[in-house]
Amino acid sequence: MAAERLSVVYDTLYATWGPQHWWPAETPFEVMVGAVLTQNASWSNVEKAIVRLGAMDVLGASAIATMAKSELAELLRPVGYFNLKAQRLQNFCRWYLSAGGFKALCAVETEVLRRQLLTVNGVGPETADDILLYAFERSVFVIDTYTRRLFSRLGLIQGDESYEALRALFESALPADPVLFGEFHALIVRQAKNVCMTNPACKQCALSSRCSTALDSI
DNA sequence: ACCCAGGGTCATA
DNA sequence: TATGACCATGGG
Repeated sequence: MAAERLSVVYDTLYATWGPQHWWPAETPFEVMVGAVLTQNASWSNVEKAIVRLGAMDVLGASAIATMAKSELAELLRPVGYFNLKAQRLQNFCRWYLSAGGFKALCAVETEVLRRQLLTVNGVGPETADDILLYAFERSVFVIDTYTRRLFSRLGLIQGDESYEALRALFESALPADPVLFGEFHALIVRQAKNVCMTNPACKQCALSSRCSTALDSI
């Protein structure tokens, strides 16, 4: 994919939607919690769960790691998959604490940190990259279903490439800048919320109302 | 009463 | 390595 085309997509999305101020969280640790909880779930439900954790004063790695899994699951109920995510969140928090916490992890080189994140059961490539990009401000490009859908609809990718192949593709076509990558991913999500989800072949929907003219020329 | 949501793991072939 | 089942609440 030509770097120039990618920049045009970015410029168009940015001109349409403006800065998105992602990730919606108060602290890096909240970014990590949200990244695990948002797996195949709507963000509005994730927010509810995070509010519940805060209200019970357990929005911290040690509290989450040591509390009863059943108790955590109850607080996570709004996100769906709450039993599964209680286990995954505890897996993550135990790894996070054993690794020495945020400051220690900030000193770890990006690819090493990525491999370490992926050893946690429940942290896959997208969750790891959300954490790397938005909590640790590393320049990794997040690939999600929206990214695949938008760029395949635009004819810039096939859509069924491996996660790593797409990540390499985007990262090599753009300057390594965590601010740019973070804004780009947020804009892709913002654009996705405006289009038809039910018909993958619908080009008109893919381009959406406000973006259609500009993106259509790509 | 559907459909989908800012995925990931595990069992099976 | 490539599919499919499974996890589960809430909003459109």
